[in-house]
Amino acid sequence: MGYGGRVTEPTEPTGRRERKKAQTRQSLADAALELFLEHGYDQVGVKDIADAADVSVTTLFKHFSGKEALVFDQDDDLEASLVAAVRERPPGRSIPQALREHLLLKQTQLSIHAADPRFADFTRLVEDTPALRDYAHRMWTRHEAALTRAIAEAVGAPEDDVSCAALARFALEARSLILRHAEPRRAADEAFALLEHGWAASHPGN
Amino acid sequence: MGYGGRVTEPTEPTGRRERKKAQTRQSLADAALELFLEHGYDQVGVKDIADAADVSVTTLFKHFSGKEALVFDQDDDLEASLVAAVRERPPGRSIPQALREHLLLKQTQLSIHAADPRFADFTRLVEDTPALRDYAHRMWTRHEAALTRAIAEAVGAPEDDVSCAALARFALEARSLILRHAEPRRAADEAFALLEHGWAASHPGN
DNA sequence: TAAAAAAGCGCAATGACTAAACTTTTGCAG
DNA sequence: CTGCAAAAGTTTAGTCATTGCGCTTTTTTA
Repeated sequence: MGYGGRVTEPTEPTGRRERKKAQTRQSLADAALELFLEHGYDQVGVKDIADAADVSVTTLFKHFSGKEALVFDQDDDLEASLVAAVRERPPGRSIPQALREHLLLKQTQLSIHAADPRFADFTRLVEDTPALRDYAHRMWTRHEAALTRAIAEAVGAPEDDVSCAALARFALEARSLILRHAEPRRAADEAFALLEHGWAASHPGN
Repeated sequence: MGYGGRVTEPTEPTGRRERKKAQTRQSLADAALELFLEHGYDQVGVKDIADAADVSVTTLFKHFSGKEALVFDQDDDLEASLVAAVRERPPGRSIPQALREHLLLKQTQLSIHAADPRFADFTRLVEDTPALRDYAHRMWTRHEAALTRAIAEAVGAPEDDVSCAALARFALEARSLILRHAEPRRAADEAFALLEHGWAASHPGN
């Protein structure tokens, strides 16, 4: 997220203070993205961004934890939705299937804006910049432990069961595999077919 | 690998010049490891290491690409051995099986020195330091593309086949999953069982 | 309306890393 | 052996992200 198009409407800030704060934050994110797209991530200094947003560098770091974070709106309930996808999956749907659906859904949410020409540029920026690619990847894999627990709970396995951990890890890794492919849906089907069959062998009925 | 104990004997340098160069490199690596183990990675600056090895900071960076690299001897033929594990697997052994063996072998090579008390410290240092953990992880996953090609070639699939890419990615990711487990062999069996069955479903006989 | 709380600011510092220009070693051709 | 070029090392000065500190300005709230 962070290419300008909103997917989820946040609750509007209440006071003037919070409004201004959000505005400053937005100015920074906007300035950053514009500069990154025009000159490339590495050619733009944090000073340039602060100047463009007309704030000090110190202020920039009060709003964002680092240079890479300027590009991504933080998705706080990503973990919750991931866990929910497993826990509240419809009866008869396997866990890998549920995870595949969830990934594609997130993917589709983004693809809504596929028409927006800036979306392609944004994606390319992230995928072509190691620092940003790694950061995005970490945002996902950060939730591996939570997903592992959710899966283990769902099948009644011990919390540290290796096959549950493996499924969680692999499913999360599948994201970037899918992302770089021209036909995401087909890529997701193939990657998750592997997990689907492997999982079914040891956990029939889940 | 960098904790002092040698696993593979490199070809000895020929001239005095190369010997001295290698010596400087070794002094740096030794100093770094010792300081890191004693004070922690983040509490030690590159300046401290350079001083301890009695060279300048610039020299340090002529020998190592970055602070993290000081801890790892570069394993250049890691990629070749990975590809070979797939290509030259004994008949009747599936690709996931071959990869599991190869991972365990590498693991075992290291565990030879399990008696060395410094080995445990070394491992803990790497696993407890985000920068080092990520670096080690990247050293593995760097070879994903090569492994994908090797697998695709082995089964006669197109070079960019998604299921081959998925197997490659997952197998490489399995390493860190296994590494953090108390019983590596069992963890490897469980993680690769998933891949084994999933792979067999779409590529019978490989 | 008087603080308390929060947003910003400038400045100085740290720590990893690089570029440039210079000195010392080392290897080797004559 | 001599002398010269390449390689290793040094110093110095710089960039860039990121943090801490102390100060000013706003906004909130008691």
